[in-house]
Amino acid sequence: MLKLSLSEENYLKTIYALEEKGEPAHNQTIAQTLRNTPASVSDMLKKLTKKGLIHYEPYKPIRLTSKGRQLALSIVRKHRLWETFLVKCLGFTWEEIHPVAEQLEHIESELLISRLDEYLGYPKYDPHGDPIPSPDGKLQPIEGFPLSHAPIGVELVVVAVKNDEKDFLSYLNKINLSIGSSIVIIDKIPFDLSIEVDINNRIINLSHLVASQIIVNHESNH
Amino acid sequence: MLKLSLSEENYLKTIYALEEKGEPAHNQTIAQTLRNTPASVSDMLKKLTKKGLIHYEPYKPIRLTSKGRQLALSIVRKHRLWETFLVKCLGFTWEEIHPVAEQLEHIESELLISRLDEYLGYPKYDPHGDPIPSPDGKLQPIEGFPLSHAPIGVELVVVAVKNDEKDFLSYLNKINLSIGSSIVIIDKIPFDLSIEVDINNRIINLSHLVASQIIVNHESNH
DNA sequence: AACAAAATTTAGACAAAACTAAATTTATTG
DNA sequence: CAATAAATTTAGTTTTGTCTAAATTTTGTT
Repeated sequence: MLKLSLSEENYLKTIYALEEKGEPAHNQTIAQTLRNTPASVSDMLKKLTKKGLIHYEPYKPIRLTSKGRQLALSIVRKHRLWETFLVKCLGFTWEEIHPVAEQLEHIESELLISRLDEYLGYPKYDPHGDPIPSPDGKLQPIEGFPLSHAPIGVELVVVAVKNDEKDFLSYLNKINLSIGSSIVIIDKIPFDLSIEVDINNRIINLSHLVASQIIVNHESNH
Repeated sequence: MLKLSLSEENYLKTIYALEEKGEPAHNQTIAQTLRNTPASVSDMLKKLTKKGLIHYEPYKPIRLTSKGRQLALSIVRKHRLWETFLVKCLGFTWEEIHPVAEQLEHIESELLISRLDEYLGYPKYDPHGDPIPSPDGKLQPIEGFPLSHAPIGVELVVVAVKNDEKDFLSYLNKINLSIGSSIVIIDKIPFDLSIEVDINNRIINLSHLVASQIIVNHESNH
């Protein structure tokens, strides 16, 4: 299988991540994510096009080819397995895993990843609740909806968080919320769309911004 | 602490490894080990000298400065901890670990390494029996001597192997010899310096070359 | 539809790490 | 102690991935 450079892998991953978020991938968007200049991105897009990894017509959103998506998914798989390892085995917290997983995802060894997967017990979801692609690139989509859209008075379980910024994650830590936590919405404040919730018998107020990034499900569907 | 490029790390590691083996580190030796040309090595040696990591006068052996040695030891520490992880946790065999550990040793995260060390139970030796440097660069030297120099008829234990070539290690696998194996020398053949040994109640003949790379100790010293 | 604003590309440079080929320095040895 | 062999360096390229500044293309607005 095609061997990619570290940079090429990071570009593919970025394009995949934008695609996953539903944001169209443009030169500029990629440049911002990778903290590169648009000129550099332009060069790399040409290269990835020539290698058959993306479809690219200037000013239109960039799309991965199936080959490109396959490679992107294998990087995502490695990233999420390593994140799981860091949390489950080495006791890393949510905020600590990203910079390390970002490095580990580029290690090249089929054997390593299949053994790691086995060692971790073939996890389906990573510590953020994101699905871990299978070796052939299949994803088990998250079943759930944003806490901001959940009904009042129903027992809910946190299944994922849709943001991995450090500040967001340490806030969740602070309020003692993690994957698997039970939540009940006590009240909704129409003025700012914030919600009052019960987490571990503590009542707190969550802004709409926060609530919209927490994905929950009915406990029963578990 | 000084941040090194992947190449710089590999050069330091190579110089350290030669030093450890007692072979003087010359331009050529390094070039061979890293499969680079002497011209490339020459450039890099200049760079490492300027960074204060090596002492270098052309045509004389290259020596690490204490700063250089410290950095080399931290890479060796990472390499050997990862090797231990691959074998103890992921069930890798001797021959499989090298290419992967070679990549993992460059991951940069103090936290990762200290957690990994803890997770593995603070091992003193890696799967080849080589000592794992402590965080401050101390080594617990191997206690033992080459099997080629051991006496006849005494119960011995394999404590290390001084060669990590694939062919050597798979030969050891084949004859069912690993760290911790018991060995008794039955006879020595003066003609070719080979020895007849008992490993797990099987008698086989080991060449001098092989016997000289297997480090053993008296079981009692354990 | 024209034109300003925004997005993208092109052109030209640079740094890192490698290379080849030629020049130079050191070592060896007859 | 020359002269040859071996080791090392220098000079000049190459590749990869980045950059800045300038040019160009597209988009959106009036």
